[in-house]
Amino acid sequence: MGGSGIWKAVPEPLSEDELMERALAISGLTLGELSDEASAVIPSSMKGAKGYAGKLLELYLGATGSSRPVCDFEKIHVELKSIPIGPDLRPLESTYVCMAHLTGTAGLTWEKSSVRNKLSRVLFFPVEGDRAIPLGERRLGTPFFWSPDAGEEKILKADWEEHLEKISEGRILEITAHDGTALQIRPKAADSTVMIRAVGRDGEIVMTGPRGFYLRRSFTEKILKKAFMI
DNA sequence: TCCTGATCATTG
DNA sequence: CAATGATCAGGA
Repeated sequence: MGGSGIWKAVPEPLSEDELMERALAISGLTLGELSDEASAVIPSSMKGAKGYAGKLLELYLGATGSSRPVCDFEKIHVELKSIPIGPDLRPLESTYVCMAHLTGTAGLTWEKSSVRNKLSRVLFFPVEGDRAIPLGERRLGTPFFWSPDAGEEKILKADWEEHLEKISEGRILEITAHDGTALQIRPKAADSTVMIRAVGRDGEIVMTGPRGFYLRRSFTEKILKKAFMI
């Protein structure tokens, strides 16, 4: 990331209005221009710079969550998600939500889940993600707040409950990215050698790769369409 | 073309 | 190590 460190002083926003004001102020800038404001060095490409746009936005907007499993803006309970979009304004990638616990899931409900907690209030920040555009030339789109409406929450809850049932019954190895209408479970690790504990078919502990919850591209595409009425 | 499974960088 | 920020790349 580089940089002079001046952004370390950016205070956490205390209201959604304050956060939106800051976000709108940088809408339309390129990642390079935003980077310049902190004397940061923009990577020459996204290669080896996955997550760069997200981290840059976190810094500029005063996010506090860091790498802890909490919302980016704790005081106002808002999660920040940068979302790469193509020329047609469609998302180019799925959206990571959080890790999936593979043990100790008994008694966990949707209402108390990390997925619902994180998705209850999101500031989506579209960013040009076309790989043909150099990272520093990609423009920030128009940010918008989102909370799942009744229909969206129903779908998310159903997906989550289906996944959790399999996990708690020791059927984690049966879950693939094909499962889930809007919310899927996929590997989330540095590489496929990383192993964590999970519950096996007979309740025993088995080792498998870490998994994360992701929002399907088709789901976030609908969110974007609604937000921009397109 | 699209999606799934794999992977990259960083931090507490 | 486990969580964050995600995107990459090959096969369906």
